[in-house]
Amino acid sequence: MSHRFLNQKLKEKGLKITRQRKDIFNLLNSNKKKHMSAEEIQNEIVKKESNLGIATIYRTLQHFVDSGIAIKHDFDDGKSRYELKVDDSSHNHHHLICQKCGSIIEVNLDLMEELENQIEKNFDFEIKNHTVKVYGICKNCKR
Amino acid sequence: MSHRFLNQKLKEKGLKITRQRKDIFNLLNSNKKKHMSAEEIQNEIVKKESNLGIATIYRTLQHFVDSGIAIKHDFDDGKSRYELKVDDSSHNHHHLICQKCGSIIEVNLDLMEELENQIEKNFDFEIKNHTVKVYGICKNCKR
DNA sequence: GTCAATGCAAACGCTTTGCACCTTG
DNA sequence: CAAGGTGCAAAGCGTTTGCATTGAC
Repeated sequence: MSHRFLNQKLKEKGLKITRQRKDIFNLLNSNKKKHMSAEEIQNEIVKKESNLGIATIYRTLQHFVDSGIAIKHDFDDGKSRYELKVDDSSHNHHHLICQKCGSIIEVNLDLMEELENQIEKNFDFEIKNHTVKVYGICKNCKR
Repeated sequence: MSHRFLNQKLKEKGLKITRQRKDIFNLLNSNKKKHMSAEEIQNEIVKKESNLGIATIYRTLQHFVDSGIAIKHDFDDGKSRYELKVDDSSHNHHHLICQKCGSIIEVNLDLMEELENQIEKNFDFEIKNHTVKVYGICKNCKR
């Protein structure tokens, strides 16, 4: 995903393109599988690039979520985690959360069509998005 | 669900049966569809029963979750919400979250078997539980 | 040059913890 | 009566906000 994408999305919303926003975007872009917290983002950027206030990070991430650039996740560890949205479909991947080691495994199956159809039909509910979290014990921890 | 159930679950974990724990259980039991926050629980019990410290509520709810009596939910409004677990199956109901009015609609469909089978097979992951949140616009708000 | 964005520190809100006192079994 | 539970207040911690300064367009 190029920074052309970022520029376009920001312009659509009338937002300015700043060094800080590019840094955050680039970091998320090179850590696609990591679900980074605001604090982790700050640590990485301060280490590798330059200073970056935590308030700016929260404000930027909120903009990214509003603009459909990023997704905010809650994995029950007390802090929000963010990742870039890979495409514009409403079908996000799912996450397996290991209750022993805490690792997050991505699942690219969807298999939610039947459930979504039933929901739209039975509840007259217009689905925009969904999140699926599956808790259990991962391969490694089972041994 | 009777308080016999509560007593049994508490004893299994070596926990004492106190007025506060009974009050919280009874309140959740008579508000099965409400997903109450700690603060709401406190308000209701202080109004109807007697004094109850917020720290006791958090400690009790944690015990309830650990004992399989209750489920902790996060509906992205900044506070955790709790409801009694209806049975011992790992198949909880799903929740529809209206992005306009914030209302929570319960869905008693499951339809996750196919996805769970694929996950257990492809990822060698032992599933204990899952949560599904579907975001969108509810019937009323669509008008 | 104008208006939004940033950084800092303070404020916020939910949740947890320390500790003296109280209650259950 | 011993061990765990409670209530209060303080502390914790992630997140948000106010405000003066800086930077994008």
